[in-house]
Amino acid sequence: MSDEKAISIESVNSSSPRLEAVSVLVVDGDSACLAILSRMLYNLGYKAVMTAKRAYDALSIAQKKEDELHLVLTEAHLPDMDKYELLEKMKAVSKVPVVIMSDDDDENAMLGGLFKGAVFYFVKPLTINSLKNLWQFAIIKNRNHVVIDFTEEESSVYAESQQENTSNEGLERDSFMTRDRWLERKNPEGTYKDEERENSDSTSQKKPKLVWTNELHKRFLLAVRLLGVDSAHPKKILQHMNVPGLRKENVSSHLQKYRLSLKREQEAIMKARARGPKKSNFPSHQSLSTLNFRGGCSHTLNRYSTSTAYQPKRRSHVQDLSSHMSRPSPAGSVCFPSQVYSSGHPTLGNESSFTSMPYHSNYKNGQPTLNNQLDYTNDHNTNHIGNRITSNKELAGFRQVGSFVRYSNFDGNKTFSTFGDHGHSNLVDFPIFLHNSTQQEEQQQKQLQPQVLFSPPLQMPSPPPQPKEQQQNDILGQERQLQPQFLPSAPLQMPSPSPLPAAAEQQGEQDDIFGLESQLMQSPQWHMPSMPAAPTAHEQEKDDPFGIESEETDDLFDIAKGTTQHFND
DNA sequence: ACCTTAATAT
DNA sequence: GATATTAAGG
Repeated sequence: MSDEKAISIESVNSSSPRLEAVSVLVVDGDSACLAILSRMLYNLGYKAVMTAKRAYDALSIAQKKEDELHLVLTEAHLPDMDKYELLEKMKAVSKVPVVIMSDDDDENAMLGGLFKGAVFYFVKPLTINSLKNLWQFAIIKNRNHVVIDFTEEESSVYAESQQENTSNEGLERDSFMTRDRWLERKNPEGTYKDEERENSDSTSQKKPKLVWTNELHKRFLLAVRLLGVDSAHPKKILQHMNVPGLRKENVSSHLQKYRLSLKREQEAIMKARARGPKKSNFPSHQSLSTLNFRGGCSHTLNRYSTSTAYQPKRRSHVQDLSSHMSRPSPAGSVCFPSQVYSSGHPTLGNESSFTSMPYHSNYKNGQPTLNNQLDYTNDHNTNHIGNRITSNKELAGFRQVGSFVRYSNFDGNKTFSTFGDHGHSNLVDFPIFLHNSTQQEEQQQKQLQPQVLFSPPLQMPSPPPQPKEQQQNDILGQERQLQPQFLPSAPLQMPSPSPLPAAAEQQGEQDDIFGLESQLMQSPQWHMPSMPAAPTAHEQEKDDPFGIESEETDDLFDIAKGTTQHFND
């Protein structure tokens, strides 16, 4: 009965990947790479995978096929042109989003690419999983049949409280705007099951269940932080998050959960503390903040305690490690939010600068489940150095970058402008693991094994419109220089089934969004965000794949995971 | 009009 | 289990 409905929405993913509607142009001076990449893409189902070995060719193709090309995936080092030049020229010629891939994980390089308009920056090697998610960057304005269309054209729906967004000088059009309630107002009941059709007409959509990925959650948190206690309310948060398709209800729901967890956290911490204050590697600031907060949720929103403050019961040694690991990338160590705050909130003063969010989604009987995080970190760092890491890293990278998103339209007050300078700490490090870690695996993958993987469709979201990079860019205008602009990588996640155990072996996906966060944004001092991500998931439950050995499942970081549906056969 | 909570549905 | 939705009360 009612199941049908639920399923229907989700069924989209399983039944209609429509990746075939995404045409990609792969550019790489190396024939072998080109061949491998295009083959991977092809195997994944992308349509019309074109290739070019030189930037000029790429530009030429892009220009000629502006309407058919949805995405350009290019090596950063092409023989005839550097990536910046390519980005610029490409921009002049087409709106097609450009994703850069490079061996260079140098932050400057990455940021530079993003600043120049790339929508994403992959540090090689790329894996199938990363490619699988490529479509998210595609803009497809399909006409005839199709599909993905993230761009959301017309619905530029009003800007609720927007104000400026319009002027943008350089880029193309921008159309973000929260059109949240636009959808929400839509039919309350009509939802039968018709979503099977992916025809683009927007009407008739049922609100798909949104998966709060880390990225989304990060945005959420950032918004909350920026807003400050007083205004961390759904509507505002929503505006600040600026995620197309995200509705206020979503935020409210998440906020509710978030607060709840904060509360619990606090309680847990307090208890722990009461018993025996043992650890505080840190200065006390966090502790204090922690205290401030007790049960009351609402007012404390912005001063989260540091996760560090409370230790996960799980492995203690981890801590130690963590302190070691702090080898953030150059720019990396900075503390992130503080600056931001200063900009305008009296309330928040810098005092509580960082704030990390202690929230974990999993609690076991009252115990916070922080565990993974630390380990994680740890592990990954290691990996950073060169180690084993299982898989999923690509996604992680993906996610991270994405998360970086620049928040563009804000209503003005607080800004993120500052963000660009120091703020990018997060950003910066991400790709690292992306890169070292999996090499082996990737290599293997590259060898390709088309057969196995991907027969099943990937996750395609039907409805969630993807914001284009452009839209936001402009807003920044001047600031733009500071910040990388790039689009929110994945707005809403739609569930993705694909059961390929092979590829995703261990995904421990889960969403600990909250937990993760703490790790990522955690203390200003060391933040080593590297974490792998879980590949798309499937309905399978993942309970701790490794259990024993590496308990670190990646729960924290999944990017896309299957959500709901279990299409029960 | 919008928020928060709690309860309940999916 | 995570999210959505609803209802009730501010």
